[in-house]
Amino acid sequence: MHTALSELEKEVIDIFVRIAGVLSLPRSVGELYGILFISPEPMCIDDLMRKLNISKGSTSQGLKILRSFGAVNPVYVAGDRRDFFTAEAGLRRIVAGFVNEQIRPQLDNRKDRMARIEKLLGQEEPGRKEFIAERIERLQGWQKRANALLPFALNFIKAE
Amino acid sequence: MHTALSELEKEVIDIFVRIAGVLSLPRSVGELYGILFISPEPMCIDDLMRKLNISKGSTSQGLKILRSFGAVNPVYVAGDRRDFFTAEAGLRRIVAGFVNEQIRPQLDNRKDRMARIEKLLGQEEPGRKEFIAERIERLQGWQKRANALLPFALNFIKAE
DNA sequence: CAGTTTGTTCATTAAATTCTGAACAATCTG
DNA sequence: CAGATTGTTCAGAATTTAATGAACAAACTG
Repeated sequence: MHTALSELEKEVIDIFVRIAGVLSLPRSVGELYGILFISPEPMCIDDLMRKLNISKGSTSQGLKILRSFGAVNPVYVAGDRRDFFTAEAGLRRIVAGFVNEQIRPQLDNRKDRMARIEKLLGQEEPGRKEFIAERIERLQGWQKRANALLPFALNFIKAE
Repeated sequence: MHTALSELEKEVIDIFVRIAGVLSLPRSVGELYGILFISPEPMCIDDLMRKLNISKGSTSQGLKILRSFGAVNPVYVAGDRRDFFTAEAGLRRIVAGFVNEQIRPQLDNRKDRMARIEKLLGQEEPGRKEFIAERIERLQGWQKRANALLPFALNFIKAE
């Protein structure tokens, strides 16, 4: 079957496909969220594959990703055994979920890395050491500022 | 030749390779900026290819990208005909350049797209129209907020 | 100006990413 | 419980993206 997408649906999906690109998420994840976002009714895997013309694997995998940061909500549909979903439309919630799942894990890494770099700096030969120390300090400054920006940006998205 | 990278150099480059990934820039761009960032001396294409063990094409192309948003500064080296570069270490300047080159151009697109979507909304059948209108309004709200955040974030990076 | 040196471009190759679909496991149904 | 339905997983295919290196153009050199 091929319940073709309307022009409007295509436009909206296109927006979310681009956003997915920026966030380094697969195209199909953008498509899935996009179609759910403008669909008044909850949709199940079957609906989604047919509507978007993507495979069952992509659909299942894509929904898994969307669920992982709360971009999609499971919905009970009476008399149907299948799982239905709607798009979570609260930006705050999605962003929080995304940050916690995809961003936060990497921040720990960075601290370790920085510690290791500082240690290596000690072994550097005198000539270069001075310059390199300055650069590493600078890098730490950037990191600190980025870390400070994050909660602020989150707070910025306070409205629903 | 293979003037192997030191442990410290590898660690620092690794940081910038990750950053490149987040920004959807090629790995080699991160490598190039990373080695320049940690090198006291300006470097030319030849130095860079040897040090990073990447091709001349990648090096030239990568420097072109870095120059395009001012992440790299050309430096005159007496008695050498080749082009030398150092890393621009002012975060403010790099971010401003990046935003202007890679972000701003896309913002115009979005406006057009939104206009088109609003137009398509008019043709929607009464039942769905109400819901979809709400969603599109929401989308516009997000967009507006993102646009407001941008200059604020830029200002946040005011120190050198 | 003939011969180098240097940087860029771009068609091809290589690598990384995403999608597919069949096999499977889990759950329901009569 | 036999059969059907539903969702997940993952090896392989398809697609996308980045790297390579040879051909080229531009600028220098003697």
